[in-house]
Amino acid sequence: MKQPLEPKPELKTELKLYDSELKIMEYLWQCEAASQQVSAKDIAAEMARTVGWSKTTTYTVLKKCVEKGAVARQEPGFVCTSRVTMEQVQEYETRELINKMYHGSADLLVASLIGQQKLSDDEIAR
Amino acid sequence: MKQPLEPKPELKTELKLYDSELKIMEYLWQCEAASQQVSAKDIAAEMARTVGWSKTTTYTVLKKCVEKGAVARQEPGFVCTSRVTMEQVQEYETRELINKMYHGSADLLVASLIGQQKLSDDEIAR
DNA sequence: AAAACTGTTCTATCGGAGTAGAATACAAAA
DNA sequence: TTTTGTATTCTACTCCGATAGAACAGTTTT
Repeated sequence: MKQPLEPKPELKTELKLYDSELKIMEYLWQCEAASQQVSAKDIAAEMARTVGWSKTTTYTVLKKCVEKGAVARQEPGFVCTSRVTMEQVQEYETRELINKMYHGSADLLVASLIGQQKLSDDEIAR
Repeated sequence: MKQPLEPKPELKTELKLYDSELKIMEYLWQCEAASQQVSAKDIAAEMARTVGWSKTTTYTVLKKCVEKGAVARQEPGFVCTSRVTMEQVQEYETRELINKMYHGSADLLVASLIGQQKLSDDEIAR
């Protein structure tokens, strides 16, 4: 059965976030972790402070995030809520790296990390 | 301004390779692993076959690789030799991912991989 | 030597990410 | 209700990676 009316855009698992979008998401996740509500205005202020963006830049990028389904916009006040978790994006990016640089093998990535001695003894121990 | 003359470009450890450049490097590494000598012409032929590039595209990208110091050009015949190893590039890209997505902590990356069950039991065992 | 072919370089187009100024809508103050 | 100020959108510009056509050079063939 097909639904006549369009529900909220379902969030894609394959969600490519650009660097600029990621900056916004990072702040958003951070606020959510602290249970703080965030509006577009707040984000614009933060981005102006931390990365020197003009407020219109923030709004432009934020709009893309909403269109992509990475952020939900709630009225009134343009309150923002993330629709993807940091973990999801981390996993996506990691998968991309593995595909691009390690022929799809996570094992090879880990082998490289070990070779690089990038892991703490603690982590290796596990 | 820069020095009047620049000796052979020293190879940078922080070497950003674009996707197009990576395609060439990948083939180059593959040939080198099989101890095969490769010329620009060979690469152009391979890129035409596998990714449909026009030969001029290959030459343009290859030129960038040489300028960046990722590839050494030997005459006669425009014979190509890699000046960065696949491992170096893998490590660079991995470091970038860790910085961008895991706040610089390789441990967090591994934790994510484990959470994702992307590792074979074999690999986890080590 | 001229013609024909192929390897190589020069120059240019296109699309997309990043960025922001101008314009507009909307709320608050007068 | 007009004015003023701020939140939001519209439109546009710039830079750069990706791609390749046209021009050029070097060799081989006639």
